[in-house]
Amino acid sequence: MIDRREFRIAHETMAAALARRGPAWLNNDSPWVQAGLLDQRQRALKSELEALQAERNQVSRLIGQKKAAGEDATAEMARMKEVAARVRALDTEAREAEEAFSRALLEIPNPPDESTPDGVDESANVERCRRGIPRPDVTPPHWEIGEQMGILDFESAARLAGSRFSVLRGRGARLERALMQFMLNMHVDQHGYEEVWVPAIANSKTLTGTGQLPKFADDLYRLEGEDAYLIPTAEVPITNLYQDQILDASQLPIRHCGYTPCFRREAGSAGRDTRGMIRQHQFDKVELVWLTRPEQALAQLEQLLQHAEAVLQALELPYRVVDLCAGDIGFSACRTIDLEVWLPSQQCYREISSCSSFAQFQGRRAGIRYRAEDGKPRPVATLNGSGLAIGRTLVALLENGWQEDGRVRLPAALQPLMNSEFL
RNA sequence: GGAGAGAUGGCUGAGUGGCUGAAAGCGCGCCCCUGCUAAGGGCGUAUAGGCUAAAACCUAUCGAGGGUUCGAAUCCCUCUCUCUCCGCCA
Repeated sequence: MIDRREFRIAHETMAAALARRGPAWLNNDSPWVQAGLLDQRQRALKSELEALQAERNQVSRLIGQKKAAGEDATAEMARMKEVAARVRALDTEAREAEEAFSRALLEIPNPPDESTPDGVDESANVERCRRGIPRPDVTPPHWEIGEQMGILDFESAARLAGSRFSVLRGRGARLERALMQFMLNMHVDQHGYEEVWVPAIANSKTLTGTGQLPKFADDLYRLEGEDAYLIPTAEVPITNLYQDQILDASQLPIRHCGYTPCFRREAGSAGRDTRGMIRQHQFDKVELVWLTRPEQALAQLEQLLQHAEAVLQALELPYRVVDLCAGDIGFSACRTIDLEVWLPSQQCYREISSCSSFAQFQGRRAGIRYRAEDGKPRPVATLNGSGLAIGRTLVALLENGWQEDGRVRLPAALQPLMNSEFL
């Protein structure tokens, strides 16, 4: 959520930043323009209401004093009865105006950071660098490799749950588990994160805190009859661990890693990546989350990125680093850097981690604040990134480790956990 | 699922209709005293919004929502959550 005060005071600056996401964000029917109108109305009504309340409070106190002194106060009481009625009516109106304004504010995305490259779609993303050397040949797709080995079973998954689910068997199931273990160990032992284990279900307030609601309800699985959703990413519960808290500045940065399953309806992506386990309704992910001071957020995003890269490096997977442009970053982010892993069957790089700074956008929405040196609470900045998406990592390992003899060679780092040189 | 108890500021915890945004304590900040340490004293210290150059000031907030009243932390209703006991259960 953008800052209300800044919305008024730095209106033009913010509008210019927002426009970099695409001109539609400033249309007449956009939340941006609507919020401007609703703010004026909301403030006018509130001022009127507050003046009336001030009068009521003052006279009510007087009535109390008169009664205590044994004096007659019936005239004041009669007058206040009218005022009370007007207060009630105005209060309803002002409250509705305030709620309308708040709703509009919640639909305005985070203005991109200055450092985010210009551009309206992914074609304008900036490749920063490539690491590792992609194998020169084209391999079979992972689903063929996996089905041949008997470790991937999409037929059973479809019967159990539908399309876009997977069943792992034997060594495949073990690899999924080994990856989870490997990634978490690395972030805890080498990168100093505190591991957390959190619910995979969250309520609407929590999902609003990190920005999935109200705008992206269609992407979420909702539990029938309850205010509860399956989480689309561990970012949601982990960030909200501190919802509505005022942290001490000395606690920052707070850095957590955690594994959760993730659930996405993939409502808008029918027909894309329909085969295999690239795009699933349920997938596993290890997530990295930081809560930090706003002025340090961007520098620390680079550290977080390195922690995610370290996993790819340890797994000997070729990848590239891509700086997303203003039109391609997510709703809540102001800066995003993706890691894309080489998939030799598709001869291209595919996203395997997305590392973002949200500046104070989520901190403000979720009520996560810290007490700054001046003693005033300020929203914390939040960062998060995948470290990594486990299913896609498994895919990359299958394809990059595949050999002509049908076996899949495992990177040295995984061999102890898998108790074998090959899958 | 049934019965009971509870929810107050960063924390503990008073407070059953009128200067209570809230006693007291802890914590924290500044100052004083004490030639170390310990102890002691004074003052300050919630959040959000509005209006301000900044204050002053005004408004709201005692789990959430609604009601009674001139006036609600305090009375009534609904809901949520926590705890205890019972039931069920990995």
